[in-house]
Amino acid sequence: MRIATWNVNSIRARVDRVIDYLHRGDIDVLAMQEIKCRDSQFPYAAFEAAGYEVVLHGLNQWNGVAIASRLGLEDVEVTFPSQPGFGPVGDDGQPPVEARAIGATIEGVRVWSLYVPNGRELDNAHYPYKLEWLAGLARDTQSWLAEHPDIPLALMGDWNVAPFDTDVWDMAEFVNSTHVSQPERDAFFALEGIGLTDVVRPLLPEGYTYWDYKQLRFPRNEGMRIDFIMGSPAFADLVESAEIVRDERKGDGPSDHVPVVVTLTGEDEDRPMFL
DNA sequence: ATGCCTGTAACGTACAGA
Repeated sequence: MRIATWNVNSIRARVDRVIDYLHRGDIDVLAMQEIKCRDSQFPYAAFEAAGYEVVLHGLNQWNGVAIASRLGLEDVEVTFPSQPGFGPVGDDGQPPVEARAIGATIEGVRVWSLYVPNGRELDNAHYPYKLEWLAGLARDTQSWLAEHPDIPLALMGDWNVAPFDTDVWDMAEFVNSTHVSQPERDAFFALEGIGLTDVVRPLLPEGYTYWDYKQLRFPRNEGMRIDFIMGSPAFADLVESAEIVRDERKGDGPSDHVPVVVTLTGEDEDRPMFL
């Protein structure tokens, strides 16, 4: 099974490129972020024609997450229980919960597509929101793992955190900026504290996953590594290889992020999955 | 060339992104 995560930066603007990549990349499951549309606006037909079923959570032009699969989708869950909201309180007296998390099970593998809040600036209200969001995710994931220790779990998406200094092209550009602050890194590493690991980094120590559209960032290779696949021990055991598809940043109309892919051991192996 | 930002809502310009 080949599973990928990709911040597509609008699925309506990118559907042809995404479908084309699903074929070329032989992708079975794709977790998308920033689809930037509501359910009624999603290009379901193109995915269906390509053989993929899609589940999504999209409320408006902001954020939005989806999972496409050609191996079925079960137990779909929108938002995680502790996911905090953001913004002016609504009729229920609570800030609205944004479209940033969707989970589903594919052939016994539990997958989440996550779009972690950006944080904006260190003194912006979006920054503590980001930290609370990650803390809630860690809390809920710890509870889930305690109940389902044998089900392979992958939390995949745009984490909007550069865990190491080498994950940005120049730390001098990030003085007093989000994405590299210690509280953000601590919140990210808390996922490792509950047993998850970045299943791509050991296989691919080098490589960015995002380059800003501005200032020739891609031609200069001034990027960031912020898209990760965090796997439980049972998931990590299945990972055979990984790819960061840098070529998807080239050509006409690319997303500013590229796909991150892992190949899991399949039925052709001499041992059955999940043993 | 991988090239000086892009997408959405709404039709001029604001907001968001990292």
